[in-house]
Amino acid sequence: MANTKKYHHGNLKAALIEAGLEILAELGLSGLSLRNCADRAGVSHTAPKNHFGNITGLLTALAACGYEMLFEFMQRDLSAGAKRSERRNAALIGYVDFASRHPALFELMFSKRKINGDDPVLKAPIGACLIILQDISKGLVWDKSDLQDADQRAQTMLWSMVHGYAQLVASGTLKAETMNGLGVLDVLPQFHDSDPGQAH
Amino acid sequence: MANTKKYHHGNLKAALIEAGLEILAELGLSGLSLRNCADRAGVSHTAPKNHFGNITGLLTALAACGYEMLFEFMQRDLSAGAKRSERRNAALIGYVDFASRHPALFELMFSKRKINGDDPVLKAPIGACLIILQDISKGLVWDKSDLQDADQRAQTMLWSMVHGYAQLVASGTLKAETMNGLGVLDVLPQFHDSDPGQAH
DNA sequence: TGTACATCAGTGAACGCGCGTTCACTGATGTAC
DNA sequence: TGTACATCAGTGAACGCGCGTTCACTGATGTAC
Repeated sequence: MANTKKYHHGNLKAALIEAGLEILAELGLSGLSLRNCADRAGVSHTAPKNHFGNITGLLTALAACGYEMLFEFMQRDLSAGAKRSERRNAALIGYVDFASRHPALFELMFSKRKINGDDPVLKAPIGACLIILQDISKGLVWDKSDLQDADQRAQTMLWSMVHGYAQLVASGTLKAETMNGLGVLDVLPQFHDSDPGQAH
Repeated sequence: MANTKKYHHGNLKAALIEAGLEILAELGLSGLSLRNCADRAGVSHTAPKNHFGNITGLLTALAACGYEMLFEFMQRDLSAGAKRSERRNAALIGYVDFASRHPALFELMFSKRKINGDDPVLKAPIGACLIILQDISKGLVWDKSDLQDADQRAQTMLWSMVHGYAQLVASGTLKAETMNGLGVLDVLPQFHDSDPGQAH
């Protein structure tokens, strides 16, 4: 009987993360606590300790989940043989879309004081996102490509712009209705690819 | 006798804001409360109510103070007859410098859930900052200036980039030591001014 | 196949803490006359 | 200039709340033999 209340939950870790994501969406980052997370998952408020240790562990796991989602968002809507410029557009739009749909989670992911950046569960999904960033910054020809550190500068510029745009939208500072439908691609400087890049 | 503990503080409002700025710098946004703010100002923990009403009032006043500081940072180091491109560089560098030096205050200013955006004390300093943003975006010739909404797009692009760069630096995501000394001006796309703009 | 036992996962009471807010109050200030 | 009184600014005790964490515990599971 699936209805029977079992002493052992069976999949509590996943259920707690699911509950945490819901609370973030409904109450924001400051509304999330170990207690209401456990509450929503239907267990006593001390049960999460077995899986996450303390509140930092839970927040870190949620942030890791956020990076996994961000990775998925940046790879959406790509056909098999997509060129690098298509991958770039998809990634930038996905980044902004993720931040818009999950603003509190996005905030948590960059709240370095609340999470444990050394936790291995974070490294893999963050690394995956950085690989996408590197990919879409590669071979980018723009007006300063003849200067030193062109790759590093191009990457920082891309990231800064998409992150700033995403944060201004997610925080409600840039409002959709005043943007005349302009998206992140409309405010990008014009890029040219020296090498369109192979399909991935 | 200046040393005598007076029943009336005389300048408590300013003292509370000063205390709040110190706490933000030392403990971060989540470490700030009405009580420890009053504590640091040397008054009972109910005294702030007379000046700010509640915690939102205090945070809003602090954010307003932050925008005033941001305005000052963006106007630093400008000679009397500075051209628009000089004003632009100064403003962008000032924006990033402010966020780096006051990360928790910067965070608060864009935490729309914690402050009252309709409070008149916010509108003036925010408006002053937006005027600078408009000024430095004006007459900007870049590769998409022939499209519609060129002014709006240029402004959004400038703001997104400087804000994203500032936030990545302030949150510790972009670390100074890995940036090879590259600042915000080094990652900017190349702009050309159609009209250098009068001195202000 | 059965049994003993270690380990794991979740419970519920209790802890101390800091929080924002309320309340009745008191000391200080300002103003009308 | 003096007095009465209203208003303002700060006090201190008390409130209920939600928080993270601890503790001894118990039910369930898995494993060695």
